[in-house]
This record gives sequence, structure tokens and C-alpha cells, in this order.
Amino acid sequence: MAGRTRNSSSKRATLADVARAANVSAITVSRVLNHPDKVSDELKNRVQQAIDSLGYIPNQSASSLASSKSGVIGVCIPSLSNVVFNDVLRGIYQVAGEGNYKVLLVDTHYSPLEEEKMVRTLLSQSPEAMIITGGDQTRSCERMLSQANIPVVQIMETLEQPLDMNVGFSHYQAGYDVAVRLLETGCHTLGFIGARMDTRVQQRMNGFMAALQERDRLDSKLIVTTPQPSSIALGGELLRSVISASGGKVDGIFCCNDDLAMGALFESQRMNIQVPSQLALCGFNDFEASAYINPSLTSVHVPRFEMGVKAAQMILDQLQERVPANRQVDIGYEIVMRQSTAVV
Amino acid sequence: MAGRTRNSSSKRATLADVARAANVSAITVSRVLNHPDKVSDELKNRVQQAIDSLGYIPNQSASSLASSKSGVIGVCIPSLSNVVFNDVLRGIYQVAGEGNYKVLLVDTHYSPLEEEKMVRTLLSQSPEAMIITGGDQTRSCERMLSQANIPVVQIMETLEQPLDMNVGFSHYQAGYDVAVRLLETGCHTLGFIGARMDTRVQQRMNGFMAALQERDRLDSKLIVTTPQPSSIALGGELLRSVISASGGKVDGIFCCNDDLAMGALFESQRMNIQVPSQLALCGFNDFEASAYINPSLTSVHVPRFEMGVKAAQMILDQLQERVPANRQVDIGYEIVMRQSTAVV
DNA sequence: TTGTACGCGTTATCAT
DNA sequence: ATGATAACGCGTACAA
Repeated sequence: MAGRTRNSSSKRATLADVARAANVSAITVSRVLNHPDKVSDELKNRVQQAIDSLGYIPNQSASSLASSKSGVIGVCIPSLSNVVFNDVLRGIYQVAGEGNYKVLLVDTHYSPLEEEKMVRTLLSQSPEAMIITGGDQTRSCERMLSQANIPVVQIMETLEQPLDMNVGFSHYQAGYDVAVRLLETGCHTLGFIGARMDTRVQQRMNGFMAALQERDRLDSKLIVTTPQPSSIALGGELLRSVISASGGKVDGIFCCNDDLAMGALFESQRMNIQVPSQLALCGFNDFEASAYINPSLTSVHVPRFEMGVKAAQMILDQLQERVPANRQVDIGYEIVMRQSTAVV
Repeated sequence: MAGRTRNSSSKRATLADVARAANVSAITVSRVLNHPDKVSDELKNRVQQAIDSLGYIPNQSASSLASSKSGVIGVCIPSLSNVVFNDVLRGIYQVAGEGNYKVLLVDTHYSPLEEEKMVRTLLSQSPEAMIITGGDQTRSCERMLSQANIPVVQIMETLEQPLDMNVGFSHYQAGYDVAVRLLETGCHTLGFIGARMDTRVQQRMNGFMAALQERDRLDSKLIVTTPQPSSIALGGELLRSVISASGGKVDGIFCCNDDLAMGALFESQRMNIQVPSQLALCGFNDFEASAYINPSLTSVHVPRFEMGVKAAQMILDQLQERVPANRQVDIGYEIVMRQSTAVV
């Protein structure tokens, strides 16, 4: 009873309701909405009025079912808290929005099994395309994805064998390059601190270690990692570990991301260790703070927004049958040398 | 032709396909999926095998249409880049996931008009509930929301007249309290820097100014704002503005968020201004870095994750007909005094 | 416990 | 340019 007082408790208007109000057939209403050019101006006006007065909102489920077009792009990222994905998502949302696609976003918590479950959930929404992070899917997940027969873009890293399309860069090469650059600035004893250790962080570490190994500079005691999620606090802890492992001799550290690097920097300040004269620090991802902190932080800049944009564009191109120029894109990166590493 | 080579290009399996393969009726398959307890073990096994071998994934559009249950919660936030929403979203996703709800997330770019459009888009997906930021909706948006007849939670700030449910805190009171605390630490000339200036930032500013006004300490020249999006770089610029507007006399600044505060801190360091002895700084939102930076940053801590959790919980309670204990929750905040403000 | 018939709201197809 | 009819894939209601 009480609930019946507002007419808002009456059922949502349907195409048929609008059609009745406008004295036309349902399909005409549908056309006004989806192919306005195929309807005469007179009917268009009548229908539009009925739509407005009824507050009609199309039922996308019915539309999807009838047209097998959901207008949804599924997106899988490993973590909602990791700021790195903010920019990527922004790029995806921007392009998707422009193309009138909705984004269904899920968080896999860095777990391939959870990813598999989430992909199943996404696929049940009949997405027209998927964007998924990295290449670490379960077999079953890969199978679902390929059976879905929709465009799939794997992002964040370049893959040897993408499921379909791919936008990213080589974390291995980036790590390798960082080692080389740090050596060039005169570092002698290099360490690495890494948290979370997902496949991409591992690649950075592998590249870094390979470069050192090739030059006979690798001391694996100075490679300190933890599966814990990355944080500033952790950066401080890991810094202490490396310093003590090196007996105080480490003079350059590659931090697997800028959180860790900032933590290491703050901790250095507290320990009265001069950066960069006593200790060089290099981060990864180039957060905004890295450029402004004192001393400013050398970091690996990655065009994350552009990566999101590119991924979404490749999908739209594909969906609109414009064949995308490339099915695999290396978006690159740039090591930005700042005050936390010595001038060469 | 080429496209026909993989059987993956054949159509997605349906309930009927599974039913045929398992030699049962469609409804039985549906029951295995949704009410497994109502099916005999034998049939359950047969059906499950058919499901697995066909790689059947339910069509949520059809399900939504038939049951008018979409399993979707719509979420509106004003910005994907603003880190503040990460934690809130994490809370929402966690609780929603546990309740087997999917989240459809949209970004309104701080524009009520875009919000209205996005809400329309969300509603077309027949969400079972909505979470929306703040109370600054257009009339038309409010109407749609109430006509949708679903639980709606407005988050991030406490509202006088919520559309439905509400979780947040008083930004006005927080700003007021900051002024009081800064005065208590011995500041004489207080300024404010604010960016973006959405309604919540305005509330913080209003509260701050009111406290100063009441104590005859308000110098409106020292209230410096810009509609530009907040950033660390901007914090530095705004700091300079306030300092010059005050003729160098400002000795305490409330920054509308931690980005700005960090920018102000970094700039102070470059200008050789001692924090807090010459200048006290207080931020807002208490990012992780604020606790570790040197000097550590006084800031207003807000339980964002908890806010997201609470909002989602209120919705689940409502959807499961457990009447929620409260329809409006003040999640509170805490001013965390650190090194960037003097000890009292 | 299992099945049949029908409807959910929309669009595709084919007519007019 | 407009309309009638039949899907789309699933769940509800009821029947057996």
C-alpha cells in the first residue's frame, strides 16, 4: 500500500508502452532510437514526446538478446588499488565511451584462478570484446576466451604469443636498460628490491639481473623480493634488507616501482644516507610525485594512458571491421634520469 | 571460409544445447545452475558434464530478461584518475563480489550533465542498485533514479536530504576542525589552497573559512582556488600564490588534498621554507605517502575502503530484504597530526 | 524430482 | 516509411 503511493512503483515503461502512447508500432519506436534517419520527422516527434513523458529507458538486456550486441567491453585488471591501472583505465574508458561502449571492469587480485572465474562472469554478459592484463591465463581461461570469438587485447606487457591482439612493452628490456644506465652513472654494487612479484615485475628483475650477470656484476644476495603487495612502507623495509645484505656496500638500487622507490628514499633520508651520492635509486612507472619529490626520482616512464587508448582503439577498429593496422603494439617506455641517480 | 576452420566460430552453446546433450529438459539445466539442491545427483552430474564439454556459459541478458534480475550494481564516480576513489571502489567490489554482484562503473568527469547521461546508461542495464557520488544530481537524474525504484546509496559526503541511503562524512566539519587545530598549534595567518573545487572541496573550504571567520582570523586573500584538476605541480604553484598574497606572512596552509599538500611541501623545500617552523601544512585524505614523507604530513584521514564496504553492504542488506540498520551513516574522519604541523 | 508452456522487451526479417 | 510476426535464451508458474 504505502509503496503504491508513488507512481514510481509502477513498472518501468517498455517499448510497447511508448508505442501505445504515440500511437505507432513498437518497431517504430525502436527505429527512432536506433535508426532515426529511417523515420519520418512527424513520427519521430510524436515518439520522442511519448519517450520523454513516460521516462522511457531502453532495456539493454532485451536489446542484447535480440540483437546479440551488448555494447559491453569486458576489462580484467589484477588490482583496483594499484594506481598504475588508473591511467590505463582512463584511456580505455575514454575511447570506449566515445564509441558508445560500456565497460565492465573486474579485479582478479593477481590470481589466474580468480581471473578465470571473472572471465567467465564477464563472458556471461556477452561482451563484444575483452581487454585483459598480461599473458598468465589458465588453459581453461584461454579456451573460453578463444571460444567467445571476440576481439581480445592483452595489455601491460608484450607477449610472445598473444591470444589475439596485444599492447604493451618489454619489462625485461626495461629492467635490462635500467641496470645499464645505473652502471653508466658509476654505480658499482647494484641491488634490486621487488614486491608482489607478478610476472611483469619478475621480467623487470630478470632483465636487470641479466644485464648485471653479463657484466659480472651480479650479486644475488642483493636481489631482495617479497610476494607482499607493494607499498611505501615496504620500500623502507626492503631498503634496509639490501643494505644489510650488502654490508653497507650497495650504491645503487632498482626498485620495482615508484612506491617502493619512495619508501626507500624516505628511509634513506631517515638513515642519513645521501641520495644519490651514497646511494642511487631508480623506480618504475614514473608517478607524478617522482618528478617533484626532493631529490627527484629517476624512474621508468610508461605511457599508460596511451596504452589504454590504444587497446580500446584496436578493439573499436576490429568491431567496426576496419582492420587494425597492427595486431601487436610495443608502446615503449623511457628511463627518465633525475636527481636520485648521479649525473654521468 | 577461413573463419569457419575453428569450431570456436560456431555459435555459443545455449541451455537448450546443454539440455539436448544431457538428455534432459532446459529447465533442469537451469536448476543445476541456480538451484542445484532441487536436482537429483544423477542428473546433476550428467548436466554438469554436458556443460563442461560444451563450454556452456549462461547468457546473462536472457537471464536478466526472464527473471528481471541483472546481478548488476551501477556505480558512478566523478573521476577515474582521482586516487581517492580507488579505495572506495575496492570496498564496493569486495562486498559486491561476495554477494555475486557485478559492478558497472562509470566516470562522470565531475559533470552533473555527464552524470545524468551515465545514469541513463546504467539504468538501461537494469541494475539492481546504484551507488553514486555526492548529492549534486540534476533534477532529471534524480527523477530517473527514483523512478528506477531500486536502492540508491550516495557516498563520499553526508547529505541533508539523501535520495535514498547515504554514507559519508561532513566535509564542512572537517574543514572547520582543521582550522581549529591549526590555530591551536600556534598558527596566526592561515591560508587555504584548493583545486577542482567540486562541492566537497567547497564544503571543506567553507568550514575552514567559517572557523576562521568566527575567530576574526579570516583573510580571504589567502583563500586561493582553481577549477583545474588537482596535482602535485599545482600544489607548488598555489603555495606561491598564497605566500605572495600574504606578503610572506602566511604560517599555515590547509591544502584541500594531499596531492596539493605534497606539492606545497616540495615547493617549500625548494624555497627553503622550513616546515613546520616557518610554515605549517595540512592535507586531506591521508595518502600512504603522507605518513612517510619527510617531514611527514598532517592530514585528514578518511576511512574510504570502509565507506565503500558500508555502501555495498547497505545495498545487499536492502536487496536481501534485511532492513539495513541505518539508512544514513556518518563514516567519520580523523585529523592525523604529523610533523608538517607544530606540536602543541 | 522433472517437465511444459509461456512471457520477459527488444530487434531482424519480411511485407505492405 | 511503417508495420506484423517471429525469434533471441532464459526463468516463472504450474503441472505431472
